[in-house]
Parts: sequence; structure tokens; C-alpha cells
Amino acid sequence: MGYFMTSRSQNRPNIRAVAMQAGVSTATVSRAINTPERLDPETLKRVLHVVQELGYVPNLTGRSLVMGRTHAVGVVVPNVGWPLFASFARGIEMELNASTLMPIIVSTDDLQDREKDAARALVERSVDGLILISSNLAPGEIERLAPNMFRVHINPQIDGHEHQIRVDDVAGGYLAADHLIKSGHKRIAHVAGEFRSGRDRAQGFLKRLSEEGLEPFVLYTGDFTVEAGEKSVDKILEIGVPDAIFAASDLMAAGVCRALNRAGLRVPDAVSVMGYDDNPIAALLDPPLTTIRQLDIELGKMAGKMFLSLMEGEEAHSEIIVPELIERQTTRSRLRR
Amino acid sequence: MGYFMTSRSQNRPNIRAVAMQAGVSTATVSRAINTPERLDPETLKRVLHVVQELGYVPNLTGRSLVMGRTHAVGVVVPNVGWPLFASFARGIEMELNASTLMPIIVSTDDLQDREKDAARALVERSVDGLILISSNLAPGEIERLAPNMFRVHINPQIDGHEHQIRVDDVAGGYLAADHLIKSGHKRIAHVAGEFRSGRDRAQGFLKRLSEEGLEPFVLYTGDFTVEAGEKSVDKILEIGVPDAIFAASDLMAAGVCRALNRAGLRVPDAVSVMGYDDNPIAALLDPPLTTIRQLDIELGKMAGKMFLSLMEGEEAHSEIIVPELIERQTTRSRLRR
DNA sequence: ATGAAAGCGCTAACAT
DNA sequence: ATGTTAGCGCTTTCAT
Repeated sequence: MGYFMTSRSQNRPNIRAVAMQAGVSTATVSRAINTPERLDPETLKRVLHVVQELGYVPNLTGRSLVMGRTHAVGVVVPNVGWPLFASFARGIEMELNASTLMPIIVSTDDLQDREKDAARALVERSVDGLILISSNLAPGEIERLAPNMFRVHINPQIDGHEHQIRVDDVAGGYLAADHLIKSGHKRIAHVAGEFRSGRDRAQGFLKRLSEEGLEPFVLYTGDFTVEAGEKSVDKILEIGVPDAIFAASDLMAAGVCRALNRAGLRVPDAVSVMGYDDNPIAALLDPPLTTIRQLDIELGKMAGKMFLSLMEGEEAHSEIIVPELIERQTTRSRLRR
Repeated sequence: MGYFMTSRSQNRPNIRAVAMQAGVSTATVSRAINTPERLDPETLKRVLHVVQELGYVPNLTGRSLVMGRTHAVGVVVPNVGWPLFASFARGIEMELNASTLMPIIVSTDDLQDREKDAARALVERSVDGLILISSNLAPGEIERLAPNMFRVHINPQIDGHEHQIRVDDVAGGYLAADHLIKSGHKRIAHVAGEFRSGRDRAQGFLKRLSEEGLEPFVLYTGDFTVEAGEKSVDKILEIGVPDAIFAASDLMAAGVCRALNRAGLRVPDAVSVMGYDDNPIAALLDPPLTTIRQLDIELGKMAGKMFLSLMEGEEAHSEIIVPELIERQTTRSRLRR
């Protein structure tokens, strides 16, 4: 690493400069900033005038050191670049905006080592706490890395964390199957996804089917991508043409639709299709995709809210988010009138 | 705001705890961390052992105070939740990962006041510098808010900033028109966008047309949304059916495609369509959208790189990014063989 | 090679 | 109502 200039930002006026200029002690300046009501109006006015004049901006680093708080909270996500996590981060930011807390977002690429590095870097910065989504770290591990820190976990891959928010993927899968069944579909294929979320969605799907005494038409497992959705259609059509296909992600559903179109099967006339996520693309597909909404921004807001309540001394608790159905135009009732 | 617990994170071992336990001075511990080569191997080993034992993690707040650097850089974007800015932020993060710098991302909702607040909050945190994209602040304003700070500006709405990166929207519009003209389209409509970027794209588009002696079929201005794209088609079809429609955003292009389909006009057989951005949805539309790519991640990386070089003392300079054509399946040659 | 001491910018007893 | 002073965790001269 090269040589870093550091001289430029050095000349910011500090509390002492203000104090001297105003002819008061630094304590008085501090009070003018933090507890103005405890100051003589005259002095206050004089101090604030100097603050203005010098363009004094308090240095939070100094304050943090004595207060033992940075008013920063680390947000650990797999990748801020991805829409889901971007929205999630934005939700946290919105919620925290009302407080004095500022989120610091770090991406891990879903790598355990990078996650450890991230946690460590945030601890070094003495953040007041951590919000982690889709973490791969075991509770003991994270406690070792960030001891005694306020933490909120969203959908950790490894169980046993307190202060959890879980998105109920089982309920989401169940909801999708329920919608298809209620609108008269019988032969329903599922393009499942990986990881816990994929498995949970499949589980909920199967549960609803079994309540009806139905078997899945086909179960195919993909990796959440468009290509996986396209490939799944090949497999499915080898068996026959189902009434409906439920894919565990909107991307896979997009692939499913595209492949069905190519095979000359119109959506939803020939086959109904459902996705999962309510990815921004869902509404833009033609026809717009019926899907299960994961309210990412809301999830972020909820996480922010839970973090705030933790700092205020609230007991550990968990919450569960139940996804909702967004009915658009890729599903269509098969009930005869 | 309620009462915040603060006792939890207080008991982190500090440099003095390590020093005492190892029977050395704090200076030695500091050296063990920062300049291990200047220590007696025996002492070093002993100190590091205690560091391990106690789980000592240096407190960057203290270090920042004495060093006058936080190794943090503020990133000011309109909204981290939007794909473009999320990718941009991710690009910065990737570039900065190799250094000791950590980005702190703040959203402003494109509001001047929020932007001032953001700048101020980041200055309070004593960030080493600022990266701003689509800023609405005048150079003097931002200099007043963040005096003597390293700054990189990307596409500011107000000109006159140093260390700029500009995305050449004129070239992008030119490129789109060029592609359509070279593939034999004559009657070309443009659905323009707002702001400087929208105007620039339109300008480039018109420039290429005029080189050919062509007039635009229609010029309609929308607000970058899907709905604007749909509405534009109504207006365009009032005049007639063009050979091609070039929309200033992929979202508008998606709306254009949808409306054309509804009107019974197949894309690209009846009408070619082009978008702009290479939004993730572009590849997923059916048919996949031909568009102009704004390499958002690359833009972020470039911004990070420029910031790093600034800190290393490099002179102020500007860069321009020229977008590239991504040819997919919504355009089709009208040249007879 | 290591330690003692000063100081980065700030706040909070404590004193007046 | 305001000032004095100590100290938050760390690095860095200056001694030794």
C-alpha cells in the first residue's frame, strides 16, 4: 500500500478552538452542544455564534471514546449489490434514521471467512451492535467474535440464535400451494430451491398438497437461477403437461415461463406459473408473475426496530414474518362454472 | 428516545489489560500489533499469546483519535435500495476491500437537505473522504460542509466538481441510434427520460439521426417508469407504427414492449425496441431486451480506485465512462438481403 | 528493545 | 452557571 496523505483533514476546528475563541472552557462548549438548557442564554448565544463562525462540527470519535458508544450498528449481509439485501439494508437505514444510529453495511459473499472478517472489522470499529442476515456462523462463534454485543439475526443458517427474525418459508410454500389448489389446479409441479429456504418452501408446498390427498406432479431442484427454471421445464414435460408449476424463486419462474412459451404452452392458459420473492422483475414479466412476497424493506425495518428495542433493554425475543400472496396474471382458475 | 443500555459492551479488554497481563508496557503491545518486526521475538510471542488469550481486538476509535484518520469513507447515494446504487456501492466495497478503507453508505432520497445531513453526519464521524453520486449539492456547498476532504463525484447534477467520473449519456444515446440505423431502421421513436441523463441520451440519439438526415418519428418524455413506457406507446401509435422505439430506461422499454404486445404488435417482428441501463430485468424479459449497459459495479470500482489514488496524493482528474451496446432479441435487422 | 509520558477530541464528575 | 481535571484507548516521541 502506498503513502497516504493525511494532512488535509487535520485542520478541522476542535472544541478547544471554539472554547478559546468564545472565551469559555471546553466544558461549556460541550454543554452548548449537548445540554444547551443548562447554560446561561447569553453564553450559549456567544458559543453558538463561534461554532457557526468557525464551522465547528463535533468529532464523534472523541465523543465515542469517552461515551463508550459509537452510535453505529454493523449490518452484515451476503451482498449489498443484490436487490433483496439492498432493500433490506435500506429498510434498516430508514428505521434507524429516526434514531441516532447509523448502519455500516458489509458484504460477505456468503463466505464464512469473510463473515468472520466482517464481524471483526465491525468490532474493531466498536459498533454498538450487529444485525446479521443469512449468517453462516454458529452462535458460539459469533459470540466469540463479538462478545456481549447487541445482535439481531435474520434467517441464520444455523439455529440457536436469540433475537431472531424468521421469514416463514414453510408458510410461504403452503400459501402458494393453497392458492393453486383453491383455483382448481390438481397436477402441480414444484421447482424447489436450495438451502434451508428452498427446503422449507418445498415442505410447506408438500404439506398443503397432502392435506388434499394430492401428490406433486414433479419435484425438481434448481439453484434459484433463470437457467434452472428453464431446465426444469424440460424435465417436467418429459412426464407430461401439468396444470401448474410453482417455482421457489421468481428468477426460476421467469425461466419456466420462457421455456413454456418456447414449447408453445401459453401461460396461464395452458399452464399456471407461480414464483416466490416478489422480485422487482415479477411485475414486469409478461404476463406479470403471481408470486409470494417477501417484504424485504419491511424485514429491514423490523430488524431495525428490534435492534432499537434491544438497546432499550427489552428482553430477547423472536418474530416470524409470514409472507403474502401477490396474485398477478400467470395463474388462472381452472374451476368450471 | 428511550434509555439506552450501554453496559454490555464496556468490558472489552483494552491495550492496558494486555500490557499488564503480559508484563509489558502499552507501547510494546501497540508495537506488537503494528510493527512486530521491531520487537524482540520472545516478547512478541508473549504479547501475542496474551492477545489471543484475552481475545483482544484493538479499538479503532482510540487509534483514529491519535492518528487523525478513521479509514472510513462516506458514500452518499440517493437510495441504496435501488439496483443501480446498490451495485455501485458494491463496486466501491469490492475495490476498497483490498485497502484498509471501509465504506459507510448513506441514502439521501435525492433530497438536498438529506444530502446535507448525510455529509454532516459523515464529517462528524471524521471519515477520510466522500464519494458522492448524483449529488445535488453545488461545489461551494459541499466544500463548506466537508472542508478539505478527499472527494470523488459521480455524475453530479451541478457541474464544477473536481475528481469527477461521468457516464457519457450522450454517447449512449448515440450508440443506441447507431445500432438501430445500421440495422436498417428509419422511422425511430424515442421515449426520453428526465434529468440531465435523460436529456443527454436524447441529445446523442438526435445527433446520430441528424447525421443520417433522419427526423425522429416521435419524441415523448417520460419519468423512467414502466407506466410511462406504456403510455408513450398510445401517443406513438396515434401517429403510426414506427420501425423502432428507443426508450431511455429498461423499465420504460418493458412498458413499451407490454403495450405493443397488447396492441398486437410483436417485438421485434413488427417493431424493434431498445432500452437503456441493462437493468437485471432486461435479460429476463421475453424476448430479452437489447439495451445500453451502464456498468454500475464497474462504476463503483472506478470510483473506489479514484478515491484511493486521491489519498495517495494523485492530482485531480476526471474520467468518462462510455456505455456499451448489449444486443439481445428485441431488435432485428430490417435490411433486405 | 522497551518504558514513561504526553496527547488526539471529547465528556463528566467535582468544585466553585 | 461555569471552570478544572481526569480519563476514554490508542500511538508516538523521547529516554533509557
